[in-house]
Amino acid sequence: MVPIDILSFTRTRPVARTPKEITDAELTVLEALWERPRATVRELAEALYPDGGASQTATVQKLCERLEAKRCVARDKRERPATYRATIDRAALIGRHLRGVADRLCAGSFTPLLTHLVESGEISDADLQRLRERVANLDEGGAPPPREERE
Amino acid sequence: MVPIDILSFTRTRPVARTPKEITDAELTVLEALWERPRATVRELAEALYPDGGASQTATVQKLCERLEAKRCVARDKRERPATYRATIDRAALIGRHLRGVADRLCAGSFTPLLTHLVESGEISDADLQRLRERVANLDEGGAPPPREERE
DNA sequence: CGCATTCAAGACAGAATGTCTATGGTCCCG
DNA sequence: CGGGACCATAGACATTCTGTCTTGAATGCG
Repeated sequence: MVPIDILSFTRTRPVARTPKEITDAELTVLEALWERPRATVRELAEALYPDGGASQTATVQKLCERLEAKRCVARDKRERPATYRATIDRAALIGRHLRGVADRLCAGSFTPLLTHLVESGEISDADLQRLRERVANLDEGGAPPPREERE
Repeated sequence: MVPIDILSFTRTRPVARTPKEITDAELTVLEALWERPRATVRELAEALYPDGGASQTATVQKLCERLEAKRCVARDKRERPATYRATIDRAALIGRHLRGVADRLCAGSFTPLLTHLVESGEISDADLQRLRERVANLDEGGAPPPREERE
């Protein structure tokens, strides 16, 4: 609640609520959008709630609104009915989450995440092989590719 | 994802609330615990709320309880006052979050995360070098190191 | 115009979060 | 032994978040 002491104005509390990532229901909608270039709310609702009615459609509408606020989808109002399309793909969403973890736990650095993954023992030999090639390529390239979107 | 079932069970909603990771306030407490082998609630409260009083202490107490429920800390009741110690270190917590992201977005696979990190352009040359060595070692070893805790 | 569809706004219940109060237990010291 | 200091447990509380739904206005069409 952050009570504010008028005189001493301390503000030393752990209080910190971070913005909030994408929620489960939102992700479901987003995934449906990833499967098509664009879609109307109705189409999405029919896909997600096979035998849903008007209220389910409204639910999807609301989720789309919230996704738009989070810049995960864009709406084309010129179409009738309006269509939505994803503005972030799975890889970028992964990146967003990864950044969240890094910011929260590693002072923003990706390196500890990388270390953990490599040592997790959950990367297959084939993937390790690919990784090795990729790392090798990056090495000679020198300048890494530019960063993607990011908000 | 959840909805879409052929036999039209009632359960068709995106509804899916995942358990919930550690929260911000909890993380603050946990980080304070990481800085010492163990600590009493009072010590933690004094560290986190430099000029807090009894209610702040109670807040920390509650956060410790919730952390204990999430198996992030353990309490030694024999000590008077009881002491808490972290049962998960930063690396393990990172792992837990990483697993969460993988489960949510990559059907549980770590590989896409790894790919993203390597291609993010945010890994320093030095770290890349280390990575390359580590990858090389893992390769010849064959059997990966044992997995860490994981509940 | 009448109607169906679409959209916007908000209501709502239940859970999560950070915080606090109240109450009762323990222990020490005079 | 009694009082007080400290500690612990329970629960209350205000907010916010989440998934859902209702309502009523806007829009387009035959």
